[in-house]
Amino acid sequence: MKIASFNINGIRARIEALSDWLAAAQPDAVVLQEIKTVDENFPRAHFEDLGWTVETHGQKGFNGVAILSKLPLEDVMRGLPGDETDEQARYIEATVIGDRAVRIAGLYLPNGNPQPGPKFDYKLAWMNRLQARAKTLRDTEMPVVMLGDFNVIPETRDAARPEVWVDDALFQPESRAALRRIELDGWTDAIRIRDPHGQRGPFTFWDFQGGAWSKDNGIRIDHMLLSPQAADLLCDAGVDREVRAGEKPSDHVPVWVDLAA
DNA sequence: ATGGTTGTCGAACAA
Repeated sequence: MKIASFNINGIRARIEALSDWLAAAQPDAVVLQEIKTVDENFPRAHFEDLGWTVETHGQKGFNGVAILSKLPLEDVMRGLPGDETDEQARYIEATVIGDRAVRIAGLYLPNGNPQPGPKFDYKLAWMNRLQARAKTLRDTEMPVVMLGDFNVIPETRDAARPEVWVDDALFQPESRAALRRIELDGWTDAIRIRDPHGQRGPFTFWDFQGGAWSKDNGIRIDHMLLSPQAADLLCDAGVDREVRAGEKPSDHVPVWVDLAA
């Protein structure tokens, strides 16, 4: 079962780019972030006509997540538990029925800039809620993949120019520690585990500004965390870097895992 | 040089 994540940065501007990548990469299920639309305006029929089951959790103008799947989905859950007052659409879960049932959690973690400030406080509080949800999912002992745009640069080697990120919410010690705490509860970074001693990236985001892509001034912020039972099924994982060079690209590229499931 | 780019939406805001 191939499961992918793609921060699409506006679904309606990216219908062609997403369709092309889906045809080439052939994932079984994909979580999308920053669809930037309400559910009613998601191009649902376009993707259903291509054979995808579509589940959305949208929001006007900003944020918004979705799942596309070629396999049956069960038990779809929208919103991250832990704060009834949180109205931002950043989280969606479902069970994908392949040879095995795999729970997937698609997430768009708050950016948190500028820091310090209320947006950074919201980011850290959201990460605490994510840790609580992650423990609940881990304790089901199902294979679970939590994946998406985490908006956290885990380590110095995950940025081409770490020095320019030192004041950014994505690289604050508090952000990095919060991600590390989640991982230490039993989650495996699917990209890192494939190359534990890699010295650079692989990057998943290059800013639209300043010619970041042409300079390969990237960061690794799109992650896939595997529960122990999912890690046991890991066959392969990767970053589809070449997508960033395509027509009207998102600023992020897809990441994916292949599980024996 | 206090800049640069993109999407949504239709004036700013978020990233």
